[in-house]
Amino acid sequence: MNRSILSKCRLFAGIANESLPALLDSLHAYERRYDKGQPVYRVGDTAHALCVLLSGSITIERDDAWGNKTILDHISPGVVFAETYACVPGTPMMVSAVSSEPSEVLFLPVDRLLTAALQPGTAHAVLLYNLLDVTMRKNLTLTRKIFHTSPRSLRGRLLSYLSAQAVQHGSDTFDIPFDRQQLADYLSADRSALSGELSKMQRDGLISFHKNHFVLNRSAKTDP
Amino acid sequence: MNRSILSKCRLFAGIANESLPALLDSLHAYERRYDKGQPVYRVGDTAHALCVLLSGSITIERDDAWGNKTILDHISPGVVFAETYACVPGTPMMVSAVSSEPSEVLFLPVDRLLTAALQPGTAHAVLLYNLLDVTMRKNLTLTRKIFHTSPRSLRGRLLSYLSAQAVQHGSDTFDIPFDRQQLADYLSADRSALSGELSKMQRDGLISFHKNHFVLNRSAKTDP
DNA sequence: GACTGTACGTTGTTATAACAACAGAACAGG
DNA sequence: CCTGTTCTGTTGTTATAACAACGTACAGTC
Repeated sequence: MNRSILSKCRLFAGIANESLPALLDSLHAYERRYDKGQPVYRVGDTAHALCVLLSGSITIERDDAWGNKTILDHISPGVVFAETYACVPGTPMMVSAVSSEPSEVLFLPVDRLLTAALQPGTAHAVLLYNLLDVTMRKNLTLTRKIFHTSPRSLRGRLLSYLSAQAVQHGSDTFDIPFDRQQLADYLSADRSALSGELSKMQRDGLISFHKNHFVLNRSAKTDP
Repeated sequence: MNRSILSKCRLFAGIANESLPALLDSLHAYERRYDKGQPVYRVGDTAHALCVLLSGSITIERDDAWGNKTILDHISPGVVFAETYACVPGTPMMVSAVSSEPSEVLFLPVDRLLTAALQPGTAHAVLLYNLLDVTMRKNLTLTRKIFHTSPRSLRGRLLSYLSAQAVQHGSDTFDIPFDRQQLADYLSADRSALSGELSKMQRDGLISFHKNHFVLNRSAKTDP
């Protein structure tokens, strides 16, 4: 499989490419492939390994008893996920990780990682340090998601989300990683209502879009 | 000041009480007092130290330009906060930490902590390990907060929050740490609407409450 | 080219939350 | 005791999102 993405992964920052295979070996890392729609983890599972997405795309989500889905996060290649549950042992997962296209996932069992980590100068120690970094950044991602869902109006949520996307892409023109249904789930909204609000915002001149491609008009007044 | 709470703080788990003062000293830890309503950190600040609440009570919150407040978390004594911003240097804070009653806060500058941490067998190393633990649990707290705000109905949000409180207290009778306005801010809702919905739930026999004291009736049917 | 499934937008109706304004209770300070 | 303040619940109105149902566009398959 293609592990080239790992050199760009924060988790392995500061670790020489040459020493990676041996490190992964010592941690008993392994890989798996997933088809579209197949879950990597399910609600209620206990995770024994943290995961790095090698290729494809994954959503972190939860379905409640009434068929409502909430998407918490979107995982793209090189991003770590399930680290919280793997490192707080015994905590049943509150979310599922579902492949939204064919994906390859690298599993890093945490038992060896955590026991071996506190030896200085070793790659394991660097790894623990990086894990802390990744976890804190994940924390920021969750905080951002909270902000996107906290405005009471649908338009407010969309503006919050789209503005953040623009910042992230460094441009007012960008593609989003969600389709309409996923975006609605991410923002805790109804798909058709969201679709309608997007159209209204386009009529109001705030944005223009086609499918996943969006353009923001910062000049326009944001309050309806 | 009263540092006795520190022995029960996860951040200092595994560190002998006797060695605490020397450790705090080596980290250049310091303390401050805050009055009710006074901010410990403000949106936009860059944090240089992570914080442990010694006494009092703090809310993690954000106010938007239209006067809406969102509460992300409630900090009680012994709990660590601002760790994400302190450890991801240069990240401006997206939230404020505001004292909701007179409080005492212990500051731990992170520069020494992070550089000194990777020496094995030292208290610093244990501290880093504990910090990872705390951060991941914070992560779970944020995830829980997302779940409490993701139901589309106000009743759904309240049931989600109150159920979690019952689990946390291990009883269907408990006090919550928020007043009405704070609870509304936590759940991204309007105070009076929330007040009304609580009354309706009481009429429906789902719950009974007085001020901050709540009793859940699990026998009752939850769908209105 | 017809058939199927999926994704997206539109419309009209209904349910629900936001909003605004007010009233009573509890409490603190003078 | 009185007064101002804070917290809470109530009511009525309005705005808004959910919901359901439908039409279209597009891609893949046979």
